[in-house]
Amino acid sequence: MSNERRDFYYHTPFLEDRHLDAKPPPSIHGFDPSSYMSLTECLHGSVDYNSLAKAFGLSPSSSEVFSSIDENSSKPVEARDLDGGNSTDQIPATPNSSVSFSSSEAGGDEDSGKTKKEPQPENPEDGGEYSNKKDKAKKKAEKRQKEPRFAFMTKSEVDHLEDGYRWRKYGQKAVKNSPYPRSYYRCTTQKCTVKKRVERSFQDPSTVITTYEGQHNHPIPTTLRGSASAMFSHSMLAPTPMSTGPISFPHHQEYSFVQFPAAATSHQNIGAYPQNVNQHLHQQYQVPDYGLLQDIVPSMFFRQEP
DNA sequence: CGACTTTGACCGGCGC
DNA sequence: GCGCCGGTCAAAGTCG
Repeated sequence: MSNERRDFYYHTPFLEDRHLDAKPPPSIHGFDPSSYMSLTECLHGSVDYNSLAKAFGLSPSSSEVFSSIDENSSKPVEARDLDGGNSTDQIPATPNSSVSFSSSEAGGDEDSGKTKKEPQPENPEDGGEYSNKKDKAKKKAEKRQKEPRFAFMTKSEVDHLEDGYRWRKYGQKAVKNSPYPRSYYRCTTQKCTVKKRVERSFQDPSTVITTYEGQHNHPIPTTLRGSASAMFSHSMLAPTPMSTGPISFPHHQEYSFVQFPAAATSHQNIGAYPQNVNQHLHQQYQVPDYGLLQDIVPSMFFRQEP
């Protein structure tokens, strides 16, 4: 039980032929502003995942949420665990009309291959073996630590989407049953242990699966001057020359963005949830014009004309 | 020269 | 025990 793991998988449905004035997808219709919260909160564990699902108009136990996952990625996060093993393979997939969440709180099987070969020949007289064991135990304990995980799918030509944070790639692996590799990134900020994995669905090569793990313990760094929200406002309000902001997007997509509540982007509330999770979510959703929501989200709906 | 990417090797977990 | 696999390390390479 300590390894309880809950993965939310955001499978953002794809716009393809949707338009701003088109009716939102059914799940969006179910969007309940009262359950609106930032993904930051989610990653901080202050929001239960059912609520998160609800916020996206999904029944928390809805198989729809996950059905598309297996359909669209070779091996997405273990979304099936969300509903206590609710089977996912029996549900007809509707990959274009569902939002799939995936988020995990337990690193149990994560970080499997670690405890690297540390040559560390130093201090052999300082209880080398002992400290080694100690080290292992320590790392084992660390391994058990819950790491919030958040994954989503994005339709994009670029694998590594800008999210305001700075990442260093530390690995790349071929994905089994997929021609596309999986890339591993780590937040470059010191003492920040947030990682992210990026892979492309081989079943839908236009889909990028991004998995965030951990929580940022720092503001959005450097290059992004000013507050994150300000940055987003600017870059989103003036999307046209792609170079105007630190965030660049592929040109071929339609976008509609929502700026999450200020709390979500204030420096007092910094989570792993990357700023552009919003973007991802909404660059594929046409978010309806909810009056209530607008109260919460003053500036929303940005669209880049093709 | 520092920051970042690439890439082969390594390690631990897991299934057989 | 063995092999496969996912994840990570770290040296070498690249870039600005």
